[in-house]
Amino acid sequence: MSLKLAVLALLDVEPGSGYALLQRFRNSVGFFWQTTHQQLYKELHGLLENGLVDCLDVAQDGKPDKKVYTLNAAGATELDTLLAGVASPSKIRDPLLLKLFSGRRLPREALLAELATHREQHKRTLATYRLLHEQMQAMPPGKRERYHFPGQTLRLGIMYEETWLKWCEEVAGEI
Amino acid sequence: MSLKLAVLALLDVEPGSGYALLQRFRNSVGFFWQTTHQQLYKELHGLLENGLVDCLDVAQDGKPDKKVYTLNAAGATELDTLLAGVASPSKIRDPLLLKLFSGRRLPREALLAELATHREQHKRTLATYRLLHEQMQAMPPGKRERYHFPGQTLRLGIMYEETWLKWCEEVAGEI
DNA sequence: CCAGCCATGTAAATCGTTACATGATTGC
DNA sequence: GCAATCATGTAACGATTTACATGGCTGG
Repeated sequence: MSLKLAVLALLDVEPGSGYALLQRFRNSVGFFWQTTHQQLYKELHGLLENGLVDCLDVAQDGKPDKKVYTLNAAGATELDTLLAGVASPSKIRDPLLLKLFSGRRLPREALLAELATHREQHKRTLATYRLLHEQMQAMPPGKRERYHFPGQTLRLGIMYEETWLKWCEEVAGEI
Repeated sequence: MSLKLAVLALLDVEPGSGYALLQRFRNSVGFFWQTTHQQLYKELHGLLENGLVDCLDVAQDGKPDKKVYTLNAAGATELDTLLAGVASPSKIRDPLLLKLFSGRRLPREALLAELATHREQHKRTLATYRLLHEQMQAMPPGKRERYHFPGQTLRLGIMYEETWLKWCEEVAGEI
């Protein structure tokens, strides 16, 4: 149900083609809900079948044709219904911890190498989030207001990455 | 592949029936990898078919019969192979953030109520983790050593829950 | 007597990943 | 020429969730 919610939420902001939606996905809701183009196109087909979105074929020259999807009234109602439902708190689901659980079976260098890789990844992601956060801070008040709620999610992202980063460093020092 | 890794890791510690493994699952690897009894039983069938575990029927009186699974040499090799593979860093995947992204469509009280629910959940989980951590600290050094790596995963769990808790409180104050 | 623990499974549905597939245009 | 961007899809497989199913024993 969450992918549906994510797509409706994106269409609520602005109509777009599957391709365009995927770009926007990656730079917004994608930070806390991932998908692929295959899944997204399938979801859009489903939404269209259920009459929650309208679809318009748009011919372009120099580029392939595209299908622009728009949220309609039924879709907006569905979005509100989904938003009204409860979201269960997410739990950690991470293969690295699974490996660490059996860490005594692995050579220390292998573990350290993997921790280093993860540390770098989290560092990069953190840098991305911080950049976005700065850009948001730099917006004029009127525009910044529109990003109030997305901004809260970004803040969690920053705290989340900081936590992982700190942990990677601490564990590397302890094993 | 991760469920397989989790089950092999548990069997590496100690043999057990599907039912017993599920109990242990919930109190160890279940903190960072969730499963259901259906999935676990299916996985055990698969491991047996592939000759990675041995199975012994054990009749009990007053209780249903059970099947005790033991990791064999092939299983241990497979475990090491899986451990040697890379684990990709996990990303956030949380429906609450998805809802918050479209927070402007929801009444403030609904959001606050949901945040409060999540705060309580994270508080409870944190308390559980801290209790386990204390129990580990109280162990005699010889025993505590055996929990060195699982203890590192527990520490992430504590940091993770603290982060969410802090975020829930901050966001509740800002919306 | 009812709830909960012990112990195992089948089946269906949904969701998610990976592989395969096409084809024009733009910039280096 | 080659890679990247734009734009859309099918198919197979694997993972996960939810529902259905059984049945004895124990404690309040």
